[in-house]
Amino acid sequence: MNAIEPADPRLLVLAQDFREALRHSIYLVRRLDADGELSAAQLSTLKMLMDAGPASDGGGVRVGEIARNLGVKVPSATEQIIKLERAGLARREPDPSDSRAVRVTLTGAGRTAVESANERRNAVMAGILSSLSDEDRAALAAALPVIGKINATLQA
Amino acid sequence: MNAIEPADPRLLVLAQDFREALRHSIYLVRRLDADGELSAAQLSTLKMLMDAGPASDGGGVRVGEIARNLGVKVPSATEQIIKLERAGLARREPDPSDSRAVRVTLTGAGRTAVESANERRNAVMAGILSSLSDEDRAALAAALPVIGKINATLQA
DNA sequence: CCTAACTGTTAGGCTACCTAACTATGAATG
DNA sequence: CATTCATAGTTAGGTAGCCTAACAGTTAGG
Repeated sequence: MNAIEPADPRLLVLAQDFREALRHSIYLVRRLDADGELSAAQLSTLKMLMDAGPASDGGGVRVGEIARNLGVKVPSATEQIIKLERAGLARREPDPSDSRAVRVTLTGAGRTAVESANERRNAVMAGILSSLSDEDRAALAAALPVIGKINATLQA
Repeated sequence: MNAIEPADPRLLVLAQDFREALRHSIYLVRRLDADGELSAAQLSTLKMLMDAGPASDGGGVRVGEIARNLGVKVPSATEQIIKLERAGLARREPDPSDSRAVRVTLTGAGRTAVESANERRNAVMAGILSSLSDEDRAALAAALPVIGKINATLQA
């Protein structure tokens, strides 16, 4: 799909620069995550569950779906879920329509945990962004949909 | 330094969107790294050593400096260096001017390893970027310096 | 039915981090 | 200078998150 062709030099430069930016951004992400009581993986998982709605709405998310969404294998998802369950943030219930499956949902504690962790991280990030010029912020904002597109491509 | 203040709502939205973009980008980075024979941490370390120049130029990088540059603690840097050394990609030599210190340098094999790993990853990334429109690529390119600024802030 | 496909869990292993404790050297000071 | 304090790295031991392989239970199709 993408390979052996020579490739436009300008594209390669952009690729390199983007890679570099992402590489450095890892530290930013680490900083944000270090701050909280929830790890990045756990927060991501909980956020998914939040978006999926409550069990009473036929909500909840299956383990395989969580794994796909997080970009990890099923056993890794299971592991996260077990931790969240032990922490009282998520719950596993049998799926009424398929007894092989498990539906994972947020508990009340899980919901508040997501919300507060999110707020805190957003505040830290906002603090960092506040030192930028309006121009810079505009440039960043303009690029986010593009990065979103790139990431969406990956999932396919 | 940044904290309790209410914070501009638009800033918070940008913060949230940027966080989200970075979060998803993790999978992109994973994909890129999975591809290679060098782990992300190892490649980062080697790249640093490459930039620092050869030992003959009084080059080489001290362990503490590597750690600071990678955003990790010293023992983690030591660990990486030991692995690189075992793989024949880096070398540890005593620092002539301070015998507590160690200067780490690239070997020839290390140099070629960095170059080929970099090329491969760039090619994969270029493949991904090639599906974007010129406009999108321009937006992405415009944001990279801003992201660089953000990351630079962090290091301070 | 009975086999094949699918959903999760368990077991075992790896990498990359961390903190705490230690060794050795260097620098400062009375 | 001798002592003390600071700095540079290493070692030891632990955690989180990911992986593959092997397994158990359920469903669906021939």
